[in-house]
Amino acid sequence: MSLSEANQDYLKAIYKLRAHGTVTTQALADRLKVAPPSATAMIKKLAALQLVTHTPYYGVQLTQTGEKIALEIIRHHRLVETYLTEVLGLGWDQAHIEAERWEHILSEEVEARMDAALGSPTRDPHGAAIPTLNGEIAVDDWTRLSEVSGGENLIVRRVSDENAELLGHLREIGLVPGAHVAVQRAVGAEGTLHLEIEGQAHVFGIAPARFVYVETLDETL
Amino acid sequence: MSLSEANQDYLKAIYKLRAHGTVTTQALADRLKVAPPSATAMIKKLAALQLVTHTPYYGVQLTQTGEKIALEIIRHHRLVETYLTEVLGLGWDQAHIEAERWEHILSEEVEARMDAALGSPTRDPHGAAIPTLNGEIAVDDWTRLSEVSGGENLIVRRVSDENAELLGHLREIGLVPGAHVAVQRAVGAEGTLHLEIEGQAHVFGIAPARFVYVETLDETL
DNA sequence: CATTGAATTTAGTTGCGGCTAATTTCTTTT
DNA sequence: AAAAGAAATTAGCCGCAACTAAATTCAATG
Ligand SMILES: [Mn+2]
Ligand SMILES: [Mn+2]
Ligand SMILES: [Mn+2]
Ligand SMILES: [Mn+2]
Repeated sequence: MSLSEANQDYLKAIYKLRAHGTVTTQALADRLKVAPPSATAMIKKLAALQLVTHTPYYGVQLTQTGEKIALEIIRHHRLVETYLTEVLGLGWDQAHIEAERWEHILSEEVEARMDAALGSPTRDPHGAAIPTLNGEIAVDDWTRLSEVSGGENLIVRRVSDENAELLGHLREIGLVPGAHVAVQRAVGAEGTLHLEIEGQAHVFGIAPARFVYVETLDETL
Repeated sequence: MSLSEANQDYLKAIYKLRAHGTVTTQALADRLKVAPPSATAMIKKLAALQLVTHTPYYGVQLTQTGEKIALEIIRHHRLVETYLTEVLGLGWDQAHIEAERWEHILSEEVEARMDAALGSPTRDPHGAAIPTLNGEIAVDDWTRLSEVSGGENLIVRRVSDENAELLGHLREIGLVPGAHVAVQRAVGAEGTLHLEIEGQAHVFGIAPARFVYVETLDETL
């Protein structure tokens, strides 16, 4: 009993939306760019397969089995992303688009070979944790760059890969995992952050800063 | 207008069957393991897309466009096969099975990167020609090992990848592209060939020998 | 507590790529 | 030249995953 590509994409989407509480039909439909009735129909199929539990009119939740499968697909995605950037030299955004397809057809054998070739990485190129073969995944408690107040010394840990365009831009200006960032000041009224990225001054908007996760080194600049 | 995986597999199958003359519905159905009416239905769709010409009750032929697409898929397949064996170390049979899926999702970008990483190979691991980006492919005029009479000195050029099990066995006994083979004698009645593969004596059946293509070095052993 | 509006589900349709059963067409045999 | 047989096509169906339009349910508001 192997799952269709659609099945897998739904499970992955539910997993990613799960942080905001129970996953609503609408949130799922929005994320997958399908009409709400399509999401309802798929939810019922997944519930029949015992991969999710569905409380009609309230929302959907992954079962243990469902979560395990979601994590397996995410592992595939992130390993492929890492492989495509590290070994074949693709750009982050390109690698993400490719991985969206490859994640569904990667065999366990090739997964293992890629993992070995990369030295069993624990993070993908943009800092997201790669689940283990057993379906374990690191939980990060990093801060969003949009939440800092000014004066901090930070290190970038992860940038969200939801937006391909943003991803490309972040890489260009060096806002990548490992980069050191000093926050000069946050101008709330203007919605801007005055940053120093690896010594380079930059003015950055609050909106995209929501997608950059940082760790605070110290607050005494 | 991009073609579905099924569309692509049909075009590839028609291309591979084309050598035996016009491609019949049955041959196509057999190869793709579908029922004849399924093949008829798909043939009509491909004809509507001008990728094949269909003469009802007689058979189907690729158009220029159709052949070009078939060759592109075959290029993908053989590049991936080569990449998986050379770079990731998969076995031939495993690589072939994987390539059957990868061929449909390989982007031009990744295709180019793999091609470069491999040094633009012209042959896949089992000796089949890799079509160029422009859709050109080398025409081989090699002999089947089943056609030799005895006494020849041969060099293996290609082994067919139609049968995964056979492919694995051939590799084991060293009947691979580049191997030197001396034919001691062919016993027609028994359907056996007495070979020396790189110095090692082997008795080989005529049936599998049909899938091994050789070049004759000389006939004066 | 009745009303209203948004979210969700149900009902019914579509395209794709399979299938079986029935029919048609071509070829071979008598 | 008719009949038989094999191959191909047509007719009608199914599961999947999408869609729109209509009905239902829940929550918020007056
Ligand atoms: Mn990603
Ligand atoms: Mn995907
Ligand atoms: Mn092959
Ligand atoms: Mn294929």
